[in-house]
Amino acid sequence: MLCVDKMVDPKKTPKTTEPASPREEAEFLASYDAAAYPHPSVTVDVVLFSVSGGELRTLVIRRADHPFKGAWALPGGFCGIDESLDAAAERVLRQKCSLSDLYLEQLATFGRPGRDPRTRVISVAYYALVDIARFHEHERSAGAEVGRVVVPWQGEAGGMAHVVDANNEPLPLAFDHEEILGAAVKRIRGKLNYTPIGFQLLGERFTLLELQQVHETVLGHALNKDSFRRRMLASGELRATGHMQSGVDHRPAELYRFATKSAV
Amino acid sequence: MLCVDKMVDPKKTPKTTEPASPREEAEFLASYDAAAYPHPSVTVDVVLFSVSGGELRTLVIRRADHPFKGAWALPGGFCGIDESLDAAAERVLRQKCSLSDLYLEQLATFGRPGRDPRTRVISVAYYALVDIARFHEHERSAGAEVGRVVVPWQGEAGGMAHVVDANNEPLPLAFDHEEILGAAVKRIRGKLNYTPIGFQLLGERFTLLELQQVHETVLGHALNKDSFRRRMLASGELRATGHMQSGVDHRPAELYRFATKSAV
DNA sequence: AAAATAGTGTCTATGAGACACTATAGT
DNA sequence: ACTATAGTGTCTCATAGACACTATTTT
Repeated sequence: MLCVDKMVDPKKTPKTTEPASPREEAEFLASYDAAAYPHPSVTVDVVLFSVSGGELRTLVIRRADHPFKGAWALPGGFCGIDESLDAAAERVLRQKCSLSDLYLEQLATFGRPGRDPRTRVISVAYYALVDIARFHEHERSAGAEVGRVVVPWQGEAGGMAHVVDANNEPLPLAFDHEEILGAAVKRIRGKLNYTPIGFQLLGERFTLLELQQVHETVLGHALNKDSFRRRMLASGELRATGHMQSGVDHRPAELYRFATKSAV
Repeated sequence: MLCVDKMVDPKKTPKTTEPASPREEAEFLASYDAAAYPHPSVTVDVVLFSVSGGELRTLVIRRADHPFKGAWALPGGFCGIDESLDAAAERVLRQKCSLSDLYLEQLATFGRPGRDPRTRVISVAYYALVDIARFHEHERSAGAEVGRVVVPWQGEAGGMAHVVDANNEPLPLAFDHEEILGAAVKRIRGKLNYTPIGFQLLGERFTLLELQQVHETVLGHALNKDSFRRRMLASGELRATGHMQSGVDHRPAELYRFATKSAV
């Protein structure tokens, strides 16, 4: 951002810098005092989505400490002072979920004062997509659990989303993480309609029906089979592999792959 | 230069939702050390859009100091330690643009290390829309100029956007503000296709042609008159006022208003 | 043969673009 | 009367939904 010496802080009286004589840049930089104002903490939180069994799933981690001890939280961590936001999100996925090279995109930033009762924490939220095979491939950090996402609203209306375990018992989320989760669901529902992010939730090869079921799970409603097939094939994002499904007790479908995944 | 954030411990003992023994919680809070890591600065920057004369316009402020002295910057400022991000963006609009009650929405957060040469600064970018009448209504902060936005890409391809003055002379932007501006243009182009944000750029009453011209300016290409009219009337977002244009040298058009602007 | 899903062809409804035509203000 | 834009009606084309029908595998 901008001119530090011009800023108006609502809380503190800014230390006045002497603007009298024009300085050289080096002198200005040396005089710059970043400690003049209290800075918030900046964290990244990642909503890691996958789809399996016709359900949207996400990973949450049980909090071992206060605040919200015993509640569940999105994987997250502080952004290092020399670390980019994207790099911090990738590091969180690596350290807490043992996953890398995922589809990862910034979602929004949540900074309501009081969202963390300890101190001012501004969280830059990301969402990531992973196919279910890789989702179960690695060990997680301690206390991690894959829950089912419950979305109490239709379409892209927006609102909070909740997480339940395999027995449909609620996994209450800490901080404003149910709000972040809801925003992430809203985002991927919107993106699904005009970008090919559905492929990220499937393995290298998949049938059109599997792709349709992923879309239906994310969107929360059924889709027309015929038009879905036509729309996908017309999108140019799919390549037929020439291979067929096997081991199914019905006519096997052709396997497709995402056009850019191996179009190097 | 490193940020030496001397922010000390959390203010008060929070009452969390989790029942816990006082002793346990006190121990935790004592061990929590917010000063253990250097914190970045957090700012908000606002892309203020308006449309006039068939051009997309934005407000930039000339930098009086290093770094990027003499370059132009988006209006911005630090987020106060007890101030929400939205409130900080509203304050920036009030202080630097003398405007309030605008359509304002968070865009994205930009945090590449080195984007500010002084210290680590993470900027939460917003965009705001204002009709051209209000845009010219008030005094600005010193050095503010309304420039024309030049978008060197089509549709929602994305990329940087530039600003030029009335003589088409470039107004080079400081920091990564051309990237932020480009992201803001991409966002409003996308939103225009499925939400009625175009109304925010017009006054209380407007003709369908004026609305179409706003859309064409934002999108950067011409629209079909017939289908635009049908689409807008079918959207349910418009209400006919019963009043007509006057003082034009052709058949006057009916004036419409945004359905929710006074439907309270 | 039966069951189950894959995949194709075709009809219809809807919405956008194109274009023609009429209407109404100012000059 | 002339001009410029407002506003309506209609034709065409592209796309989505619906539905019928055939194809191919396992049991």
